[in-house]
Amino acid sequence: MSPILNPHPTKREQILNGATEIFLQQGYEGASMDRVAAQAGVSKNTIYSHFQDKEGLFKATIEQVTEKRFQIIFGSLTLSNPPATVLREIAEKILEMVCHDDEYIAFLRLIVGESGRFPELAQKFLHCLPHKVLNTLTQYLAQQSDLHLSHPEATARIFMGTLMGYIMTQKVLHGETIIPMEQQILIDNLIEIITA
Amino acid sequence: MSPILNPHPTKREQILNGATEIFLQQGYEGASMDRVAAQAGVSKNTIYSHFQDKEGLFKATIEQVTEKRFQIIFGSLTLSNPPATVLREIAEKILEMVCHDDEYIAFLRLIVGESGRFPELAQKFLHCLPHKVLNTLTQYLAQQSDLHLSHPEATARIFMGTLMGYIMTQKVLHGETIIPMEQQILIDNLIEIITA
DNA sequence: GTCTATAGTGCGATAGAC
DNA sequence: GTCTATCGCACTATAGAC
Repeated sequence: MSPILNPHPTKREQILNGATEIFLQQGYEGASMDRVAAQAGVSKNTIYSHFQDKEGLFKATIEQVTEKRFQIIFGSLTLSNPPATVLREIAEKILEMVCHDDEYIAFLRLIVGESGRFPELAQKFLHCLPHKVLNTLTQYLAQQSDLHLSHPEATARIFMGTLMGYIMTQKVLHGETIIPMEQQILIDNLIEIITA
Repeated sequence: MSPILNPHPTKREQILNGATEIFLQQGYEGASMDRVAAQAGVSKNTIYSHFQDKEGLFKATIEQVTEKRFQIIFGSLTLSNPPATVLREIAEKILEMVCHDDEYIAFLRLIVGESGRFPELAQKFLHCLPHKVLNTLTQYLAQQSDLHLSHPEATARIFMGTLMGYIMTQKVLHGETIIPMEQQILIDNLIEIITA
């Protein structure tokens, strides 16, 4: 029976929740189906009745996490304030969302680590998060004629790249003691450089 | 016997070369000692006589790759040119070095993917590459009084972060069709924004 | 060579829906 | 009663660390 038509969505979600936990902790190769079953509180048979194989479960799990968590970021932003305010709000929101969220950090490690084996998942992630953020940001920047940006799209990439680099080095790669940097100072400078 | 005092450096290198290939292709969990032995052209016994276990071999492999490839970047740069020239040279050199080098991309996936399990390796990488680049760049920027930078260190992070973000999205995460961006346009804008 | 772990399967039993 | 989802468990075959 197709998982999509499955009359027991609860079981499927239960499996995906357990799988999320295990995959984020152990990675794809490191996770065993027995552990997933135990974590989800279901039998292995049940897993295989909902998903074709380990790869299918992994893809479904990552897709679900990607969609669930990362589609709404700009919901509560007020894009009618002056650029410096809006940009600061966005930067702080993104860093806030990511930096204190170990599960998100683990998710980044997994997506990057498995991007060789599962390119489609990496692309799905890009589409659900960076692509949307970049689009919104580019549009907003293009409207701010005061800034005299010669290429709003490139500016948006600089903005996002700076945040992404910060998250990668400080959090994902454990760089806080090796290359320390105050978040506020970075954001201040980033905005100053863009709006100058 | 300590690997450092090992009287067979050639065998050791041979093993590390094979291990590099396999680990970069398959990841830590995905790589088997059999495959490493086959790739290196040695017996499994030989591996275990040079390295304590799989973890030890992995750490030695990654440390070697990190040190070998990433200590010299600024060797041939002329830091006495105007900032716009120097910065362009650095950006192009870094992107050149990384973007056409599948092994480097695979290395990034591995370092990030295993940074949860092996934090020390991630930190070693940070220390060997980003830390050194940031230091050199910060020093250089601090000397350019014409730029009136309020915080050269933060500016260096913006510079590096932009490049890192570009590499991550375009190459590592296969984003070239999803969020396309011309390398030259990004670099032009980055330099314009910093030197404006 | 040895021992353990793992992906995936087969089957009988159970419990609930109708 | 029948049907279906699930469980629990034994089982195979394979692979991998050492």
